Amino acid sequence: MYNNQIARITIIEDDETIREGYAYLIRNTSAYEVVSTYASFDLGKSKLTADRPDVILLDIQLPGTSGLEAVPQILKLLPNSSIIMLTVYETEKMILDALAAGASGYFTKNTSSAKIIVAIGEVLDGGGPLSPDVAKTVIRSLQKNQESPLTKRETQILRQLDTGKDRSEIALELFIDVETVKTHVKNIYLKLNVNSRSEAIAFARKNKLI
Amino acid sequence: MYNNQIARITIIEDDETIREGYAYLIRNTSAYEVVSTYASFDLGKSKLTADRPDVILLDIQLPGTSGLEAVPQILKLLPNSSIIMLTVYETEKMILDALAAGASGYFTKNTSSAKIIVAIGEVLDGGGPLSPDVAKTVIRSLQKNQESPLTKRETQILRQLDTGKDRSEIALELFIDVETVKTHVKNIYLKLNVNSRSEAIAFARKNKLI
DNA sequence: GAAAAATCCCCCTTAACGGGGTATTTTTTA
DNA sequence: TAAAAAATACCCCGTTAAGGGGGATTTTTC
Repeated sequence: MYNNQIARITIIEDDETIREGYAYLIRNTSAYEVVSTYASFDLGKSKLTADRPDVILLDIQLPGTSGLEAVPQILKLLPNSSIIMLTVYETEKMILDALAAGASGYFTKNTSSAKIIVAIGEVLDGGGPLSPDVAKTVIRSLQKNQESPLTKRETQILRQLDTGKDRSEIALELFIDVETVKTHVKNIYLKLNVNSRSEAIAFARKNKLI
Repeated sequence: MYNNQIARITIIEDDETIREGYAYLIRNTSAYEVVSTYASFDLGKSKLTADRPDVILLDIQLPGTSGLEAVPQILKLLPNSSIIMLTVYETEKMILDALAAGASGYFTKNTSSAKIIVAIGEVLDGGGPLSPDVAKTVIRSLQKNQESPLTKRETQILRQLDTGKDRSEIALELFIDVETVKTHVKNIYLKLNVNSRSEAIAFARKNKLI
């Protein structure tokens, strides 16, 4: 794993007990070493480049710059490092935002120590560890509504509307007449109880019809 | 876990060796029992309701109805069951499609037996297990491009364009003048080298600017 | 203090949008 | 196999948003 080198870990977490807990845990693992711990991103910022961590355990709710805001900044400083978010929050938005920002993994703090150690190994191996509950949230965010009121064709057309295409573009794409597209769109509006593209798209996304 | 009941597992996999391998593996785990195994969805379809599996291990590449097409059908028959996809394919599209269709977990076939057993436990506990490589793919699909050519405001406006809103709606949303929106949109088009909303949206999605 | 970003204004033409109504052919399903 | 649902296509209409052109000012940021 990872070139036989001992992997360098940095921990950024404001709660001292938790921070030292993780540090202790990792120090007891021969494959990893803790190169630094910080109580906030702002405190560690200028030293991170010198620390050269391979993996950063990052808390989301930090004083000053939040963990979420820190992610892109860290990646700019250390493009080859991986970030694992560790937090008590597990709202869908928080999780998706963290991953969108560039975090490699996401664990809730109730995750057992052993799993954190495994997770560090997984990111070093190029994987993207997610705790089962987090993964569940991510998966749910991807899942489509099974009970759409729309027909297959209508769903297809709605998807095209969602890409910003106009009627004629959709017609070309689906090998049908522009008028047919128009009829479908009208029926979509009727079924979704809306009367514009933007409303239809907003409704469709909210209800995961597309 | 799961009410102290022995969890009922069904395996749908066309390769007999693999199928029996999993069956053997699970039969050796006291918490689970294999209630049925099928070489294809079409063969098992009519019996699934009687089998009442809690978890279905489902291969993607099946003869006849594919595993992907089978997911929504299975969920219709057994709304309380969970599906774990097991496959050699790990393309982003395949994974996202399977999860979108309603699968609870996704593992590549190189996953160790022990992890499959753990994964079954996780779905029974309401989690969504993903193997690290699959999770990585999912995470990557969520990640945004860190080097967008657009400014913050432009990105914000592009996101609004993506929802199908028109200029005046965006203006209202962002508390700025319609004309300002127009200017931003013009600059976005210039930077992305496009000249319509649909092109801008398509480009932005492809390059994960939004 | 210079550069970049964000704000706002006017003119113009084209064509896309959405609402109205009607009708035929496939496909599905009961 | 008959009825229902889905997919296809056409016409008329008025409104208005889109995109291209050009110019200008004020904030932010570095």
